[in-house]
Amino acid sequence: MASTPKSKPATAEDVAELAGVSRWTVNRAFKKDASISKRTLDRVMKAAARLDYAPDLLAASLASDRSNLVSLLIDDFANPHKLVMLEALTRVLGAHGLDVLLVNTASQKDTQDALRTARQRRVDAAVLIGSQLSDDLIAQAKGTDHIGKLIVFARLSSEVQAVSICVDDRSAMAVMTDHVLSGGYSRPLFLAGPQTRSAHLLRQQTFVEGWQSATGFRPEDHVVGSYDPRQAYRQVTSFLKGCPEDSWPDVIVCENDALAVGTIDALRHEFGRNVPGDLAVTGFDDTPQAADQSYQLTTYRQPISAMAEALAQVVLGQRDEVGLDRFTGELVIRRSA
Amino acid sequence: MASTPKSKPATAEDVAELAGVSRWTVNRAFKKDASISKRTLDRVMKAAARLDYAPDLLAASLASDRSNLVSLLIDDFANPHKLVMLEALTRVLGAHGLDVLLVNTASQKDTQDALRTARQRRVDAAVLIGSQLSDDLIAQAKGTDHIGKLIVFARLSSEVQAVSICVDDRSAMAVMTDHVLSGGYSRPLFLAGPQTRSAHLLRQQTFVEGWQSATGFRPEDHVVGSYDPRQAYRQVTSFLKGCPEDSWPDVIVCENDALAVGTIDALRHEFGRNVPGDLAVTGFDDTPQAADQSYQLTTYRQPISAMAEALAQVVLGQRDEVGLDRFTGELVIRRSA
DNA sequence: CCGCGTTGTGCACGCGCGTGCAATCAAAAT
DNA sequence: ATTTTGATTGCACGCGCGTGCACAACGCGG
Repeated sequence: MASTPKSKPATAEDVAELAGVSRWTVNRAFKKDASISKRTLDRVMKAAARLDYAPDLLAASLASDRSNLVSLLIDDFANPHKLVMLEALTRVLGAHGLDVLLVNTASQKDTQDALRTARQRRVDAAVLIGSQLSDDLIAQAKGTDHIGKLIVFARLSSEVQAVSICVDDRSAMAVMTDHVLSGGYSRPLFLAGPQTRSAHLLRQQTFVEGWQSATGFRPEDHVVGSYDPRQAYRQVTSFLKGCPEDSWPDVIVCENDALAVGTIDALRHEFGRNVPGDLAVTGFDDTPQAADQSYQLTTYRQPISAMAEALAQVVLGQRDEVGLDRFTGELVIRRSA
Repeated sequence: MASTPKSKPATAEDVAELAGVSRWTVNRAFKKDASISKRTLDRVMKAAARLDYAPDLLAASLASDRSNLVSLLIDDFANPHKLVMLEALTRVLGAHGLDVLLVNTASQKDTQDALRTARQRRVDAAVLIGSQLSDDLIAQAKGTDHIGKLIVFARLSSEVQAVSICVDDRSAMAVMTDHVLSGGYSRPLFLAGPQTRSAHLLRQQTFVEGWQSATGFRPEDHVVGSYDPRQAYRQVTSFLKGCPEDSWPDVIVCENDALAVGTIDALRHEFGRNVPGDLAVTGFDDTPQAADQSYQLTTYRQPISAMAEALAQVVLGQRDEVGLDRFTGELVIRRSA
C-alpha cells in the first residue's frame, strides 16, 4: 500500500496491440520451439520489453496442463544432508525451467495433505524425500491422487508404482563392507535409522550378510529413531552404556553421516574415546561436515547432482519412467575408518 | 504411462451435478467464510468426497489474484542455519495455508530471474533470505517487478521499499558485547561475513563501538567471504597465520554460528588451541550444532518461528507492512565464551 | 397473512493463455 | 507467369474458478 501505483502487469494482448500482431503470435514468441519469423519476433520482444511483459505461468499451466512445478515433500529437517539435496535439486531443476514447491510434511497433519495440495496446484511431479515414508503411504498416494508423477528420491521404494531415483545401496554398501573388512576389525555394529517398512533396510542387510559370509559372524545392530545427529548421540550413548566394556564394538557402520556424526560426538564426549584410535566409524552421503577436520569421516558419496539431473529428465518426460533408477557413487576414505 | 487409467480429476461442475446444486455452490462450500446452509454443505461435501474432488488452485489463483504462494529466494546453502529457517518457514507458512516456492538464486543467473518467475507465478510475496543481496538489487526488484510483496527475512535492509523481518541486531549485539566484556577479555576480534552494502554491518558496528566506548580500544575485525563454516575455517587459518603470536585475539566474536563453528575448528585443528581454554568464541543464531558437545557455543538465539509467524501475517495482510519488524531473541550462554 | 430482514443460491463475465486447425504469405518450382 | 510447398499467423474454444449482484427461500413480529 505504501509503494508505487503499480499498474497491472501487461498481458499478451497489450503487447500484441503495441506490436501490431495477434495475441497468439505474442505468446508464441515466448515459446522456444515457436515458428515465427525473425522480424516479427524482434518486434514482439521489443514491445514486450517496453511493457515489461512476461507470460503468466498460472494461465499457461491452467490451459496446458503443464505447470513446470515439482513439489518436494520433506519430513526430516534434522539431517543436514537435506540441505545439500535441496541445493542440488533447486539448482538442477531450476536449470531445466522447473520450479520447486517445498513442503514440510512433518508439520503437515499428513503427507496426504501435501499430496492433495500438490494435485491442486497441478504439479508435474511430487518428489518424496522423507524418511518416515511407508510404502503403504506411497501406494495409497499413487492410488488416490491424480498426481502426474510420484517419485521417491534418494531412497529405494519397493513400491513398484512409484519411480525411485537412488544410489544402488547394495553395491555401495558392498564396497563399504569390503573396506571395513580390510580394516581388520572384529566386532562391528551397524547403526540403522528409522525402520520403515521400506527397502531402506538394504544397507543394513547388505552389510550384515556381507560381513557374515566373509567372517562367519553376524554383526550386531542398533536402531536410531531418526536421522538426527543429536538423537543419534543420545541413543548411542544410552546403548553403549548398557554394553559391557568387553563387548564393545570396534567399528560402527552407520546408515548415514547424520548418525555417524552423532556417534562420533557421543564416543568422544560421553566416553572419552578417540575415533579412529579406539573405534572406527563410517557414514554414508558425504555431507560437507564429513570432510571437516573434526570428523574426517569415511563415507560413501552419492552423486546427488546426477540424480537430480535424472529427476529432471523424468519430470520432463525425457527419460523412461522405469520403476527404478540406481546410481553408483564412490567410497570416500578418510581417517575415521 | 505404466499405471492406472487415471481419470481426469473431477471439477466443481461434476460435483455440482452429483449433489444437485450449482457449480458456484460447490466452490463456495470449500471456502471457510462461505454462506451456505449446513444441509447443502453436507451434501456437497459428500459428493465431493465420492468424486475425490479438490478445488483447482491454479484456476482459483488465476481468477482471484491470490495464489497463496510465497517464493523464498536463497543463495547460500552452505550455512546450516538455512535448514533451520526452511523448516520453520515451511512449517509456519504451511500452517497458514501458504505454499512455499524455493528458489536457488546462486545458480540462477540472476536474482532478477527468480523475481521474474515469482511474478509470473503470481506469488503473494517474494522473500529474500540470501546473503549476497545488495540493497541496489532490492530496490531495483521492487521498482521493476509487479510482485505483491517484497520481504527481506532475517536480514536488515536499509532499503525502505522492502519490508524487513529480522532480529534487532543492535540490541542483540549489545547484549553479546556486555557478556563478552564481562568475560574479562582484552583483545577481541570481530569476524564478519560477506560485506554487502547493506545494514548487516550493524552487528559489527554495534560490537566495535560498544567495545570501544567501554574500553577505549577499537577491536580488530576480519572479513570472511561467505557464511560457510569451511570457508571460515580456511580464512581464519590464513589470517591467524599472518598474525604475530603476541597479537593474537583472546576472544573472537563471530557474526554468526557458521563462522564461529569454522573458527573453532580452525583453532583446534590448525593451531591446536582449546576453546574456551585458550580463546573464547561467540556466534549468532543458535544453530543446532551450537549446542553440540563439540562446540558448546555461546550465541544469540533468533526467534525464528515467531519471525516466520510475522512473515505469514504480513503475507496474509493481517499485519501492517511497516518497513521494519524487529524481534528480540535471547543470549544463550554456553562454554565457548 | 403480509412485509421485511436474513440467509442461501444461481449466474454473466472474466482471469491469461494453449491447442489444433484454417487462412495467409513468401519463396521455390514448373 | 502460375503453381506448389512450407513457413507464418490468426482464431474459436476451453482450462476451472472468483466476483459482484440478482433472485429465491427462510424466519420473524405485527
